[in-house]
Amino acid sequence: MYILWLYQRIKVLKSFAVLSMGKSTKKERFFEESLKLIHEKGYKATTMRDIAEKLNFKVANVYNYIDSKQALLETYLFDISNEFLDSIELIMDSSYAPDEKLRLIISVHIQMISKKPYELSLLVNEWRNLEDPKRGELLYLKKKYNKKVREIIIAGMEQGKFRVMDPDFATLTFLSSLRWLYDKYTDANDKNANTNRIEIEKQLTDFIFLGMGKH
Amino acid sequence: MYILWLYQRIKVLKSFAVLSMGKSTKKERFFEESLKLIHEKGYKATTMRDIAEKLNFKVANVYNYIDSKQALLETYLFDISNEFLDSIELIMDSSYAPDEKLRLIISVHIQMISKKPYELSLLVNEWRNLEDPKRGELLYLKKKYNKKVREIIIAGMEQGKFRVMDPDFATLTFLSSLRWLYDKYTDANDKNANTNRIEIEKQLTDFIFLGMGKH
DNA sequence: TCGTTTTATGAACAAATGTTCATGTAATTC
DNA sequence: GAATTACATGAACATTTGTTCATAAAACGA
Repeated sequence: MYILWLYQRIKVLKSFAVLSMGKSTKKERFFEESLKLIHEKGYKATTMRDIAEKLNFKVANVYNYIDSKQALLETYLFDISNEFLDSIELIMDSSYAPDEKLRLIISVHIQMISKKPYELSLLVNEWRNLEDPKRGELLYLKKKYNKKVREIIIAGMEQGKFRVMDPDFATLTFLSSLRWLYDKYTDANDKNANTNRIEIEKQLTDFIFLGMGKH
Repeated sequence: MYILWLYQRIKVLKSFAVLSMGKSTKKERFFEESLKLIHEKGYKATTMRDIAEKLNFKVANVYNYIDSKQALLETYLFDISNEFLDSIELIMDSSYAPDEKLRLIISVHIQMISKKPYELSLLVNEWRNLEDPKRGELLYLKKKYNKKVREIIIAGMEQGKFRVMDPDFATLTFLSSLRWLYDKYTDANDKNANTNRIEIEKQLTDFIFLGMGKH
């Protein structure tokens, strides 16, 4: 089935992501632990010394793994952003109907959130700590992504698949309704954090397509 | 009409909020400008010197307006949190049906967002910068609020007003779908920022109750 | 085993930051 | 006009923070 092929392609793309390419375990651990720390305390509140301490070495050694604190943030943010863009481009270029495309987007979001919840959290919460010009570049990518979602929604309305509504409004509400999930996945206390991904996808899709009302 | 009375009450409550009680214009300007700065740059990234500069005086003078940076953040966060709690308690104690209560909650959110967009932004983005024990207190208030929304949703499902769905899931998706609006209101570049509040309310309500699908 | 790369450290730095304090000036109140 | 309150400043402080550098073990490939 075509849909399976698409999933396949998306997974392939993911394996090429920058962060997962490192061979060395030490480097991997460095990026993982730094990521969690920044997620927990926030970018500004996380010091290079915090990171060093968590990894049981001294500050100076941090600079053997990354050029600067700013570069660290950039790595996480652009890595995840590009993944999103890659997958939405695949979806856009498919021959699926708009409603099916939206379903795929939901699906990709949930896959992403369950696999890279911390990166996603940074993307939502810490982008403003990027300094220009990187900040501008990231905002451009975000806009690009939103625009594609918007196109799908407009096409869906034109083809009678969606209710007619303000396109900008629909786009932003749609994306916003997806945004809380990373909380669930990054919350160590939430015992439901590992709820069946398929079930989560169904609940979300129903909410977005059917709404809460009974009809 | 009862609904109008409720709106009235909610407005009265709002006028008692801490921040709007100051008489002095200088103090008001101090809190307004500090708020905008913190919204723009983030709490950690905003220095006391930044605030002073924006208000055309020197750092030391900042401490004639507020005891500490931390106290400044507390003021904004608890002010808006309590407003939300006050209004949801009014709604809970009314005799409205669950679906009507949800509509009221949406309405209150939009009112709040249009009047205090910056405070709301802080509530979403900067609560983690509160130090304990205040941080714990705020999280408690948040939980309390979520729990009430959850109760309304459960009641709605029991009374056949809502589709049957996972209550936690519905609560969080519902709240999340409301959360993007403050972006719109705090974005000076968005020319639609002043879109008719009634229209926004309708679009949002439709999205939440009807979903995007056509049926 | 030699040479290279990886991983680590201590010391030092310049800049930034929250806060205090003693003191001064302007505005209000009575 | 005296007294009180509101608003403002310069100077200084102790910490914190990102970053550099010279150097040393450790691990590794040949």
